[in-house]
Amino acid sequence: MERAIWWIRRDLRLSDNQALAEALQVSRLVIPVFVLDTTLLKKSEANRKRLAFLFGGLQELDTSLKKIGSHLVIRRGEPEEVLTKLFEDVNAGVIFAEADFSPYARKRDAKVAAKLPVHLVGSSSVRHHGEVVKHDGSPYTVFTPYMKAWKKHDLPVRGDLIPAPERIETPGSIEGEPAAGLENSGSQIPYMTGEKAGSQQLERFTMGIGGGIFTYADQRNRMDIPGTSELSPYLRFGMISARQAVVAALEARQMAANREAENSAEVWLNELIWREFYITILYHFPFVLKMSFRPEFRQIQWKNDPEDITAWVNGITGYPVVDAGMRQLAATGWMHNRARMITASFLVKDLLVDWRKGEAHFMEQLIDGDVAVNNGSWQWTAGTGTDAAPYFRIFNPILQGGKFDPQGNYVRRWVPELQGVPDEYIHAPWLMPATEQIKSGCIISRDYPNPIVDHRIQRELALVVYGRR
DNA sequence: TTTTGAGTTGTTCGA
DNA sequence: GTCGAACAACTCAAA
Repeated sequence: MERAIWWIRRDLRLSDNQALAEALQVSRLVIPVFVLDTTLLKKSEANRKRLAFLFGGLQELDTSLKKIGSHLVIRRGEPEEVLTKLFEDVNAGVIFAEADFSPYARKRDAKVAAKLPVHLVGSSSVRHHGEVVKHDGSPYTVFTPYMKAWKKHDLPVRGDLIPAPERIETPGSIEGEPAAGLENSGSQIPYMTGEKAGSQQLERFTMGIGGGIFTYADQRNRMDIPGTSELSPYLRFGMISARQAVVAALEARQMAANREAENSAEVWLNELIWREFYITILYHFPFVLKMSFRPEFRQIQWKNDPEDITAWVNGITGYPVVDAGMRQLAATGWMHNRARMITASFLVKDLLVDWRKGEAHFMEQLIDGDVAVNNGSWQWTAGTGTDAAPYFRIFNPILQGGKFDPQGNYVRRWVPELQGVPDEYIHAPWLMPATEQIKSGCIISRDYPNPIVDHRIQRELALVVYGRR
């Protein structure tokens, strides 16, 4: 019987792994391999935290594999070359991998498939791009009809999930880099990595009476409390599968105690579907990585002031909620979703910076940075994306702060110089009278910057630039 | 082919 | 302080 290679890419898990399951079906001997793609490594050099999260995940996967008679083979280089050599080294007959439909992955896989027998199975989403289409077979470009059609297909149940294998036979003495030797880039990340941490987080969020999923509809917007699932890094690397997440959401919806809890589970399910929507959009319209989805917004003259961009990146814009978000990102590699929208809107609409610059910065900083989701989200905020672009989608950072961080706890946590500022001024500290500034120990423009722009003015400017005034 | 209903996440204004 | 309407017009999806 021929040996099978399980080529791991964005599926760092043993449970509900179709590629692994199929490899085990055709062969008694399976070699799990992760290729440190030098092209991708160079690209993500700047993102130390995401690399640390990946490397930690690889180490954990290796540990789990060792418990069931296997181990992870890690090699570095161009995937096509590395796999060709490994294929001969281990005398393999076939390669299985989870399909990845991002533009880079498709090109890479086509190159490998031209030389080697690669079976691409499943995908990183529950429904792939060809599954949810309009009656005429063309792809949806509006979320809501897509979401409704998505739900009309057979919904997965727990019994569909593939259990983790109890044993994997892997020949010893295959050359590779030790997982434990992957340098951690000296980067501290405040998130546990790996499949176990991912499934524990999924359980915490979706199970039991107190599961965050049941209050998600309201709480997810609150930046001062942990009301979101915080599962994005695990979904990004396939430490949990999309199907596991969807099954958990559906089960939670089923056992919800009341209408509100049920609705909350539904809202989270929709978030998972948003992810799949953006993945299919990128598949059908790969040009979105280069330009606006909507042609009418491709000619905007962006200001792109380097000083404004620097202030945004460093969290010193003078708008507390914007600065808090950007500092949380820099410190942890993650940002609350509400803060992502606020900071993104501020960059694009208030500073008139090309959304692609923000998109690139987020990809450089986010542990969960996913090319499809990040692009879709930036285009949404910029109003250049798939949904009808209401010209009025300009977030007011003061109002947003008041609504979703009412006591300013999120701001104070990430912008410590505002620690002593009273609640009523926390989202607009420049309005403090001089005596209040002294009392709070925060002199504006000495301890904390004056706003670099006036939101009211910038809002009007944005409307002009977008051709709405 | 034509028609109809609808479109994640907001803000401002005036009653 | 709260609430509803206006913000403008277009495209998408389905009947």
